[in-house]
Amino acid sequence: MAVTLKEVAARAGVSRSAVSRTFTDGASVSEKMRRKVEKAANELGYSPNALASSLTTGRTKLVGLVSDNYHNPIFLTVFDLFTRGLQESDLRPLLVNLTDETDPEQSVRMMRQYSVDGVVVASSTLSPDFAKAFRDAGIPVVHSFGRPASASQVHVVGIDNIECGRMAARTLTERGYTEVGFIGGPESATSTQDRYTGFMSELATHANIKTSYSFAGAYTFAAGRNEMIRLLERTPAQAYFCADDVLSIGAMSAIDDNGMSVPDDIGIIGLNDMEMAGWENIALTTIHQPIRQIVSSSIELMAAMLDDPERYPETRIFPCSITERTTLRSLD
Amino acid sequence: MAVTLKEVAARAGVSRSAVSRTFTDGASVSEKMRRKVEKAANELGYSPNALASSLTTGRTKLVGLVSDNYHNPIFLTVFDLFTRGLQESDLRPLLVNLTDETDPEQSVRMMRQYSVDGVVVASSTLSPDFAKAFRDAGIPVVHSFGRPASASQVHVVGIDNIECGRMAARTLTERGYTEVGFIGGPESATSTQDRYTGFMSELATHANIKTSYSFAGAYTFAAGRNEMIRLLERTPAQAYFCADDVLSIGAMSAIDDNGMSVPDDIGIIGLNDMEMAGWENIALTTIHQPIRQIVSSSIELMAAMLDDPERYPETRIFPCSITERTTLRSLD
DNA sequence: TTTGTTTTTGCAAGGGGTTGCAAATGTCAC
DNA sequence: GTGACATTTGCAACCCCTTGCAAAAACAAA
Repeated sequence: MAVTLKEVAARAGVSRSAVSRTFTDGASVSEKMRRKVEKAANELGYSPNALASSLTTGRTKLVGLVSDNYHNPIFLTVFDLFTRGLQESDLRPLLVNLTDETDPEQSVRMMRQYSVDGVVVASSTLSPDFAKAFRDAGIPVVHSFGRPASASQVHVVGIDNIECGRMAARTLTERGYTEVGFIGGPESATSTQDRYTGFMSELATHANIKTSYSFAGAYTFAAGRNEMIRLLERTPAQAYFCADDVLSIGAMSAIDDNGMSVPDDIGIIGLNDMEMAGWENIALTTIHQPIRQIVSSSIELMAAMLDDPERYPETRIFPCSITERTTLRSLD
Repeated sequence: MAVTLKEVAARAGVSRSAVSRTFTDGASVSEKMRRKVEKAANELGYSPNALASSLTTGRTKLVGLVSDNYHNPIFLTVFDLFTRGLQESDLRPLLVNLTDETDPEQSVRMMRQYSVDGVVVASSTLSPDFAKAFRDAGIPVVHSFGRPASASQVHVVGIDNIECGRMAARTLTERGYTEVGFIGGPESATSTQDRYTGFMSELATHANIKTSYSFAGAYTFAAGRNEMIRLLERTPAQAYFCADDVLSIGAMSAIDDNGMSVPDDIGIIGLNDMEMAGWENIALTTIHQPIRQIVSSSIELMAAMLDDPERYPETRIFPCSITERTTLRSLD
């Protein structure tokens, strides 16, 4: 079916090694030879079989891209950036969907069967142990959007969620809100836990602030909306920090349906700054998560690890910042 | 590094073939042998190298998933369904991002280098020739969301965009709109072309309907919004069929900002019925595209082609239906 | 037990490439 | 032209696994 190196060699009247070398950069081939081989290869439409060569070189240039989040629109951006970035580094993403699978075992096995060079785990909800399972299997791994931990045995790149929580708290208190609430995603997600911790710890340093919190259970529109509907049944707070943009949007829709207005009756601040947050009909004030940087840094780290698999684990944190739009009362 | 078949064979004290066979289903191995091998394999943590075996079997179980749409949220759903469905069929998606690449050449080469068993092109904007390039390279291909064409040489699964256009037109006329407009995406996208054709041809059969049309240039919020802003500068129509939901949402935001209301001043009907269309703060009346069916049918077709690569090309069309929400005036 | 059948097993030759090593070729100075 | 050295080239072994074939083992029937 496909043209093989052997056929090219035969046609060019040279050895197989010669052909192999012209397609391996850094190998020793004379100009004359290279031309001869390339001519034959073109005539035959040959392109080397990456999988076969991986057998001897031990490198497939395949990178597992595993995620459990196929609902939050922000992840479309994440996939876009990852696939493009990896392609540019001459790596190919093998996509793994963890939606109905939380046990690392099977993923690890699959990744090994396909001899991926490395794995990037893109998730803010997966436990650090998940990433560690790959490392323990000897597969280079970077956990993007993971929880930074000083003792981490794997590379982590993401944001400081605790600091984000604090930032949200400061933003709300600066604007004079005195009754504020936190709406988290899944209680088991490290991102929600940390945002909560930061938010509360900052508020604890301010006098006379009444706080409340609850967990919507998932980072989805419906979860945010339902949680807000529930909150509106009693006396709601003056402003809420929703641990995710899509949660915020759900919450706002509930407020709206209740005949109340954002930010006049209730203020909302989100987190992520996904594309949609900037849509004029949403105009969400939110904490910007530097996704581009996180992704490109993850790829950079992955590439570095492929060169040196023993590379010492590193945690890279990118600062977040407030993107001010219209869902919070203004400063004065 | 990784445990190989040879080591397992040595440990179990059997031939390499024996080990190979216990991991190949349908191969002849006695119970006793199987147990012996499995024991050794477990102790060593062996799992077969799928890539190496592909060399002899000629099957990698790798499927290229190529798309050029990483902005429309509907595609997150598409990726979700594809990755899960492929995984269930024991196939692995190799993701290709075509965002900055429209020439099939390179993709074809890459897919061949990785000896994918097949390729699914998921795009409603790519030309049919793109898919054909894979077929011409001898790679089984199915074009999902592609334009159905009776003379197609590749498998296509999708919807009848012309009929969707007609359906939109009928829906609008039924409600008594007499001045209606079409807002398309990229003029080069077959989906936009067909929806336009159907829309106009249906309207041509109704007397006294004033029609207009324009193209927003892309299937994005911003494009829809800008186009509507432009339209609002003159006298807008009473209702618009936007060729895509996200376009509709953009258009609605512009209408809103203009102090007008949907559906009271202007009616909107979209196409896709993406998750967001059902969000209560959007509640878009739209033509439902049966994505689940399209995806699972695509996978089914792909699986069938892997068994019989010569399978005669087939076009599968799924019917669409109106999902009535709140952006059109009611029937009476 | 013997013979005829059916299963199970191992051998060895691939599948498409890479690479260390030694032989062949080329280059340059004298 | 010769010798010393640097480049290129081809050979052959190997990467990890599969599979046709024939030998070995197991089973059945007589």
